[in-house]
Amino acid sequence: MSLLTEKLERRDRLSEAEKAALADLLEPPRTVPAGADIVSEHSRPHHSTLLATGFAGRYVTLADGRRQITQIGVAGDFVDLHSLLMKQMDHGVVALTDVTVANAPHGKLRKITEDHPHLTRVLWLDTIVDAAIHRQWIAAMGRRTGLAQLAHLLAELYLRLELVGQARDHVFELPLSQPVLADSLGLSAVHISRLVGELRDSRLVEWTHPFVRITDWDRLVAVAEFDATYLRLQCDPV
Amino acid sequence: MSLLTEKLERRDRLSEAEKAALADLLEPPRTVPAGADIVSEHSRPHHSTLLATGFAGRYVTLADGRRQITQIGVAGDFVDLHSLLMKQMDHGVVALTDVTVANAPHGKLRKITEDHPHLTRVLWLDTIVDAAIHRQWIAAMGRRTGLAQLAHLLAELYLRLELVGQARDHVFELPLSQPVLADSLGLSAVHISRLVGELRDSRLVEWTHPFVRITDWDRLVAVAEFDATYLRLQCDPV
DNA sequence: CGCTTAATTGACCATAATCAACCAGGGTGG
DNA sequence: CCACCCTGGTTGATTATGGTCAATTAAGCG
Repeated sequence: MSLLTEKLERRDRLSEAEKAALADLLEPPRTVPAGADIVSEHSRPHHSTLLATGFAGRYVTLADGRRQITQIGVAGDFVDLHSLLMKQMDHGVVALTDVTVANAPHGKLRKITEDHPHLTRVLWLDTIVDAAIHRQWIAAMGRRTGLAQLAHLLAELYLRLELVGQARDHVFELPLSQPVLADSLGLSAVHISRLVGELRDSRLVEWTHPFVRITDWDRLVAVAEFDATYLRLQCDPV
Repeated sequence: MSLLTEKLERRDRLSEAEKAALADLLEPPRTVPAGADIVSEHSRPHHSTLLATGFAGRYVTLADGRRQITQIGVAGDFVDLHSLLMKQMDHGVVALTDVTVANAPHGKLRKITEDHPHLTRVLWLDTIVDAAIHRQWIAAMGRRTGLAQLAHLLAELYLRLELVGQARDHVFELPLSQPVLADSLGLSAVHISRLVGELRDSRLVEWTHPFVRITDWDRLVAVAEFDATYLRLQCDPV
């Protein structure tokens, strides 16, 4: 079963016809090297892009060249499903590691919205979870300390990676540099370094790049005030 | 024509059948007083709620009781359209002023997704614009100064209010207190007061509560690094 | 008319940014 | 093979944006 089908089925059961539509959706995978754009800012794509392996980052560039990463994409994520309806990208998507991606032509996606209402809702839900993730980032950036913010990001990434079989037993590979984490949390790279040290010192995580082991999940969740509801991990008919 | 139809038609033309489905969607309006929840955190609504008049705020509550507002809803916004598919709310929605709202039962919304693929896409687009707004807030909170953040919020609200006829000639009514703005921007109320003073002193806005006049739109946009692409204001077939 | 919330201002404090130096590792070219 | 360079990680010193505390005034409301 494909990665995409597997992931969507974690949210709701799919029929055979729906699985067939998904199987027919994707073009052959291609690779994008770390640092290159998967989707450019302000572009008008004619396909959406599924991230098959690696990590991607949605980002917006500021006038002075600095950037803010607004979400981290992991395997199984559509990085720009919304471009089907937004038409023009409001942000870019960059490969944070070497990645493989597969195009889903907008024509086929649109056909799904015409022929498969239930599958359409499942895809819609995917963009809704993106928005929920954004809201948690806003709450963390606005009202939590840097330490809680970093702890929250680790908890989020662990659960999202676990969902697609990329993490287990509170251990996962996180091949992201501290400058990338800084752009994600809206902090400086120097401060990220200090925060990682703090997490290590307080025995919440073991972090031997690129591997992270969450040694005390409960305390990490407490520090982050993490509540997984927003990831919509449970299976519920839509 | 109803407020909802009018607003959605700014994004794409609707057929008569679609307008009829929308006309049949909403229950009679009800009022909610300022300060009361329109939708509670973690609830499982059986209808989505359209904001007909007034201002609403999506918020998440932190362990110590403080809150972060993650989006400000204006007339014409579905404040919890995503509850159709999320099932459980990942946040609450509070009335920031006295408001009137109308329920859209999930049964009827679901029927729209079965019978009206195009209208479904238009509604989907509405949740996608919400996500885009979230991303701009993240960028502002992470990488912009408080002044730019406040300027950005004013520009966003002005354009969104203009879209539904609630603002014109760079003047609009903003009946939100500084503590509410503080919870929205992730700053303290004291700091908001100083920032408002700064905006006034630099002759960017005249702000005689509750009315805001943007006296120099171009400079405000420059200070905020505001780019309206993300609001998807242009009409484009989906 | 007194209670509560909002707005403003001043003094002081803290979280995180910036600047700077240094070290480690990986890739490249001589 | 090794020197070099670039990026990333770490640590220290200093600075700054914005928070907290506190006091005062103004404004809405029973």
